[in-house]
Amino acid sequence: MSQSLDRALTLVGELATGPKTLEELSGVIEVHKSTTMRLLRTLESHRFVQREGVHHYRLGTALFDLANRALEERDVRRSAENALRDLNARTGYTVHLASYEDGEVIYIDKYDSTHPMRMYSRIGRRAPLHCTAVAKVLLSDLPEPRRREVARSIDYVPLTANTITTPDAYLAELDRVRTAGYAVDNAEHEDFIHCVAAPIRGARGEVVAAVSMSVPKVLLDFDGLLGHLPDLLATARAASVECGWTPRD
Amino acid sequence: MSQSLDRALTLVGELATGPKTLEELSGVIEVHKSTTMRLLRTLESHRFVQREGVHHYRLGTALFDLANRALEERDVRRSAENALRDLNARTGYTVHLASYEDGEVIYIDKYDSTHPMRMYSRIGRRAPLHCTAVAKVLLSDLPEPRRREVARSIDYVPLTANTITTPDAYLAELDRVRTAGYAVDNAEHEDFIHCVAAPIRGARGEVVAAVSMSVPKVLLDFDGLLGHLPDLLATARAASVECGWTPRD
DNA sequence: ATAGCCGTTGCGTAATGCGCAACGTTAGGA
DNA sequence: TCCTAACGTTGCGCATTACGCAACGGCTAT
Repeated sequence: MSQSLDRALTLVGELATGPKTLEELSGVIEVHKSTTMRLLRTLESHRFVQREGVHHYRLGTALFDLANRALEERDVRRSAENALRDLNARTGYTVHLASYEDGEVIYIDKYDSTHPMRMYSRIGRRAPLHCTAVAKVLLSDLPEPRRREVARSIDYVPLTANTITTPDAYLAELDRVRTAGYAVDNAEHEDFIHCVAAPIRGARGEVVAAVSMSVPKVLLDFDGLLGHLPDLLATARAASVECGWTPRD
Repeated sequence: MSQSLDRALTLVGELATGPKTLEELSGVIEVHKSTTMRLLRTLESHRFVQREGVHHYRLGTALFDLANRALEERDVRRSAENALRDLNARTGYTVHLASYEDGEVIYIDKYDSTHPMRMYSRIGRRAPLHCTAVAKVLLSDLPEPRRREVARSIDYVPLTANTITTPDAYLAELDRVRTAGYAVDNAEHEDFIHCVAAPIRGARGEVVAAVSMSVPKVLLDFDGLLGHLPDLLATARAASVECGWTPRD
């Protein structure tokens, strides 16, 4: 492992929380400010960070560039785009696209609610595994042993009264999701929001991504949310077709 | 400058063009593969890159996360600052930055004319909707029904001989602005001043602010003002890039 | 005018990251 | 089934590289 690189990447991560001064950053990686400056200079030359005023550094524009190019590489996103936008336009609710990579569930696309009340989320963010509908959908497709393994390794932080808090309950939930063909998050992540999610499948029937709809409870009760299931499933189906999946009757 | 960091960032840039193997990457930075591997390992531990299969590396999910967080951090004012200051320095004319918030057009930044004759304005001031170039730019991006609504609600106080005084004329003007990509105020607000304005766009192409240049007629006739259009558009473009907008084609 | 706070620079040192070469591991063909 | 080749991986010893130090410089505020 490269020490200076490690430090530099830590700096970048730190700058994601907002602009910082040279000395603040030195404190974070615990080195002399001259060392920090050398790292920042190199980062700056690659446009990973840029100066803001005289005393502050912030993230640079190379990141937008890289992130966009990386996102285009993942073609689920492009393939699902139309179906997701339509769903968002029809219902007006927040629509998310997530995928499972390297043991993590990541939001790779998002269509904001047109209602005044929005939920906070962000592309690139990691979704907690035990209390989101998208994670349930994505994990339910893993082979049995791997599922057990993951279920055991989760830190079941209880976020609401409904949060699942044991591996056994979680595994049972995954089984339910697998057979039902969709997952819910009944206010398990945040008290005032519930979600439904469905799998998007690829050419070999494997789950390549999950699409979810998130709705504030004040706008729609749980039954109302489930009422949108046919629409969600149709959306997931359309997106799956775009990903090379062929429906078998 | 840090050598290893420099190499690592070069690797990241290279990976933006698509997944690569260890040896391909070694070729790019011209070092031994063991060296490349150490760098990749560190990048991987920060989720900047991830493995794809056994033989390939690609960009990791941290980049999405960082890029989106960076975008949230950025406010238009800071992002546009450099481009606007440059424009002001080059031309010597008054440059304004305005945004549309809560049904009002507000000046959020200003670079004063270096010429002895200045126009009066102030950051935080509301711009009249029917007779300023910035308002035309900002309103032209609203969805059709909303535009009609706003156009109807305006009080068309005639301030000069050129002031637009009817909703229909105003809506037609917005259409012109929308297709032209810039707006003018040909002495519609004050008899002795005319302006040009252009949109600053965000990551999704939406108009997040407007930049304008205001010039006393005694210093420059209308054709002379339009002669500055390329410069203004380039400024708006540069500011847009800082706001996360990516030029297409 | 002065003090204090940051960022900046040059330098000598040793820790760090480098290349090398030997070792695994996987895949494909005889 | 075994052999070979191609690629990733590991340990090691050397010197390049990045580190901390301390002095300098610019800015601001009092």
